[in-house]
Amino acid sequence: MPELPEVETVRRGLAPVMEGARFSRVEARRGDLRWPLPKDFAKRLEGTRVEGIGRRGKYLLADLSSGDVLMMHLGMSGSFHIVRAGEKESPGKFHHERSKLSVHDHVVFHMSNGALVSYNDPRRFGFMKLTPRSELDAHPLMKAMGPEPLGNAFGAEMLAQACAGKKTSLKAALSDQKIVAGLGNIYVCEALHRAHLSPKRRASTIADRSAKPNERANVLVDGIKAVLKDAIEAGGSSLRDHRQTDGNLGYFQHNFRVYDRAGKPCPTRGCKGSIKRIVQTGRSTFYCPVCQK
DNA sequence: CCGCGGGCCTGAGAGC
DNA sequence: TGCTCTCAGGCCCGCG
Repeated sequence: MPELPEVETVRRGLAPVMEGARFSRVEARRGDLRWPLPKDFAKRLEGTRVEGIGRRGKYLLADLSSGDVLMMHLGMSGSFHIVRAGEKESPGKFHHERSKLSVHDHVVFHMSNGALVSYNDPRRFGFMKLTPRSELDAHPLMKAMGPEPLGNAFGAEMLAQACAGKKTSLKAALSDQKIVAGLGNIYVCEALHRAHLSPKRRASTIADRSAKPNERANVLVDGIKAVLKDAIEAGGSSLRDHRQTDGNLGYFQHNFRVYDRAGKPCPTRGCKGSIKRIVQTGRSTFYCPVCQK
């Protein structure tokens, strides 16, 4: 499922029911995620309060009163589901047909405010880990991660710098979490189309200053920020399994300009091209060969 | 160090 | 209906 907009949508769903509440009981029903849940997983959570739920790239980070951070990654198919809202939430809001526990749920959080939150991950590429907050920045999974694309630290200058000397394609570079955090296959394709840049272009050429300084990098940064903002506003994209935590579908998939649209006309104004599918580093890429240079 | 390809998993959908 | 095949939004690891 999830790239930055989907993870952010999940964060926004979980925050109101989990922040300020304690874990009264944690069921580690199935430990078989990408990395097995530690044996003391439930014990380390129970009794602690969730101070806040943040996000870094595609990771959800729950700050706990114990001093630990609960790191959660949804892999390809992980999803959170608010089975029952806490006392402060309006009844009925979560009375969706999916509002029940499944035997396949990996983890179930029982919160002190009455909320019930489940995590389910069919493909098991996701995981949860606990780490002391003081060690978070130095954690191997966080340490090398690039800047948040919607933050001020992400701009044309740094992107050009990060891509300098890269022989790989622009598509592969933008998919690299070390260069910028949170983009995946869909939003890389969409951002490149918005920027009219070819996914096949060598990443290093983004720093080409032959025209205006950082012109390409500027346009690309704008494309990335714009598509992420639009997608977050739409509640993410629901292709297969991503739903919002209340069971509702995101609807950004209706606004895809290129992703999974092979053969369809290019939506760029005045462009007569049609969308093409190619494979780069083993993944599908969708782009318009006419207006993306 | 870099870039690529394989592998990890299950489930949905297409085609026969 | 049922089988087989392909593909999927992520990321780690080993190889050259």
